[in-house]
Amino acid sequence: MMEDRRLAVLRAIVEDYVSTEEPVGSKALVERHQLGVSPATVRNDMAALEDEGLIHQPHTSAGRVPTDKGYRLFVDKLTTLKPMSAPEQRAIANFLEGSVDLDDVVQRSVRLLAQLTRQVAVVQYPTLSRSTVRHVELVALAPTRLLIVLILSTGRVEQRLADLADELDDESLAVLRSAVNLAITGEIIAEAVMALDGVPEAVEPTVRPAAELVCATLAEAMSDHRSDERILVGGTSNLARFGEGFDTTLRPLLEALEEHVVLLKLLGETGAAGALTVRIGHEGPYQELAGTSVVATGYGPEDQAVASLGIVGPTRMDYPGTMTTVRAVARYMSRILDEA
Amino acid sequence: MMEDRRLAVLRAIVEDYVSTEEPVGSKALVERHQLGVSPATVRNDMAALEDEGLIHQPHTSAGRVPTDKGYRLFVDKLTTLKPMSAPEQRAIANFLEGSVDLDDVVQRSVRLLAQLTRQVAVVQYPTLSRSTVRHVELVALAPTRLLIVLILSTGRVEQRLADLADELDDESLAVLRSAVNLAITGEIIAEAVMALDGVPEAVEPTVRPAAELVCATLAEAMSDHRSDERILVGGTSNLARFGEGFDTTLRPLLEALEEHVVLLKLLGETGAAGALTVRIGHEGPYQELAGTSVVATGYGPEDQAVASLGIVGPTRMDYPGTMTTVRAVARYMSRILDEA
DNA sequence: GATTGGCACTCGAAGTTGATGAGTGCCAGA
DNA sequence: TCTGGCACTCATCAACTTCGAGTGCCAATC
Repeated sequence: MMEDRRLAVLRAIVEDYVSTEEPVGSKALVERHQLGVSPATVRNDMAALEDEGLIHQPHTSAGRVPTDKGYRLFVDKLTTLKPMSAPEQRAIANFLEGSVDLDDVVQRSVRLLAQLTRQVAVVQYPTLSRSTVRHVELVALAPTRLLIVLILSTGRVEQRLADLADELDDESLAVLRSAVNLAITGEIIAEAVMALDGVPEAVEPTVRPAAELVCATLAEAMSDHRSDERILVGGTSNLARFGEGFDTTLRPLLEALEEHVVLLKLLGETGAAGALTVRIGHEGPYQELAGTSVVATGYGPEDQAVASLGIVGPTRMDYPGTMTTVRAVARYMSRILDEA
Repeated sequence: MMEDRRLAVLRAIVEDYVSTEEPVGSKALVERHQLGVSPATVRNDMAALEDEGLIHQPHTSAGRVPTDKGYRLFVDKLTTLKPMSAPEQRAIANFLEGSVDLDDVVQRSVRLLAQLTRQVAVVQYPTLSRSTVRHVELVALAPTRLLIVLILSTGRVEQRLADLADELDDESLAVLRSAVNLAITGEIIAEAVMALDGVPEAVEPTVRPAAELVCATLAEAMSDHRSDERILVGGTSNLARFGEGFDTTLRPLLEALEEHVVLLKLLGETGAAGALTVRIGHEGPYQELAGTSVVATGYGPEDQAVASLGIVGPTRMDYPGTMTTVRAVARYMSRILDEA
């Protein structure tokens, strides 16, 4: 009973602080919410909440502000995700529907996410490692120069150049092409890499050197982690709403946003598709990101979570709304990838 | 004679203001530069410069600050571009040398440009319209589903899906493939689009519907202006050095950086490769970019300027240094593209 | 035992004042 | 044409004050 009210007070503090951006005092609280008790009572509750480390006062005679721990409790216990309204859902669907290729889907998603949440949006390209090989194409650009094109199920295309030691006639090229495709088309990346090993031995000795080069190049392309690191960031201008605290907050954040590696780590903590991950304030190893939270989730065809997307924003953010939006966009993206 | 000294004063004001970020007064000026005259004389010169609208004082009893017009004069008349030092040149060469594909080149260039100039760097991907077709590949993903891959001389790869009305056997596919490649391989985009018109008529009637679809898709991909709009932005964290003036300066700038269209317009004003374009302050139509300057130039294989790159920074910037760097990076990028 | 009203207290925010000094414009003399 | 001198302006900064929101605690009340 009394405990319930305390949580109600915490919730009220979080909500008020998020919307007003100012420390909230006991008086303002009872005025804005129907708590049915007097300011003095609320003060007692606040004192208790402060003892538990859930809220904090910046200085002696100011209102209270939620701590990271307070937000955590709020997110874990006090947040219910309402489904989005039908018009909103339709807006998302419409916006993503028109996409033509993978780049386009990712670009649109970032914009959408940034606009809806008014935060910085981050979308990771579908990871290589969990997709399958759709096709490999070999093109002779010159007698000893080969263009290798690797097409993946996610719509991603990787290309590599290879310089052969000897000339390769068209027929041998066709043989090699079909050998490679036979071996790995349809395979998941991890298995395709292994399947490539057998290819050189399966072709005639004359083609073998070329086959070895092609397979090595392909294997390298498939295990190349750089390609796993592709990420798109958008809505940076929403950072302007961060208020002041420029050098202390914004600069490291901008740097982190450019350091895609850090972003990937953040997104990487995501679990299965459908599960929302929320990192609040200094939770996690990145002290330069204190003061910011990350809301992320996985997405992918058939909910396989081949990649992640999410937003980065100030700790003081509208968690329920943001979480709902992130989840919704991830779902629609997964659906789009399903169709492709 | 007197005119010469005035220009020397202007140059000194620009240089001092750029390095100190503070309005510069007559006394400080004679101390830091060997002008050989007294502060009083400098004051007279300053008054004259102010009458000409080249400098400006924020408030009575403060030092002077160059106006946009002042910077313009400085850049046009008082700037000499020194070649870069050998170690710097080598650093650039080394950094760009290791690139493997087009994406990589562009990414490295942005980083390099941002680091060297400590400004926000912008690099446009090589434009479709001035590159040539290297190869077209057709892949049957399913009996009626065709993946069309368009490979351009700049290393760019465009892909499209096409759903056929009827099944297409392998042989017809091969015929179509070679017909298309015969028609447009090696052609410049603009001509390739036209050359495609004749292809459907050149093949057997049975293949014609498929040919029409493929050609239409290719033509669309080649004239798709969205692909011309690809741009990479980097070094946003350098914005932190903008000092204050947050909401008035930074927000619109961040927005502009996301509005790639605006950036493209800015870069688009670039002339031939090798010619540096400098837009200062409110020059040009973008009033939201008052307070910022753009230094850009074209680049491309054989100095054909297939695209542009440059930096965006505060009006108060080190123009000579920045211009030198931008030009150097553009040259090295052109060279890399030449080799590929 | 929980709740409430009252009251003294704290302390940041905002405004006021005055000293400081960098910088100016102008003028008379070299 | 340049220079030194002088009176004047005005932003900046520090010290000081006022103001008020908000607190903690306590005795009274339900």
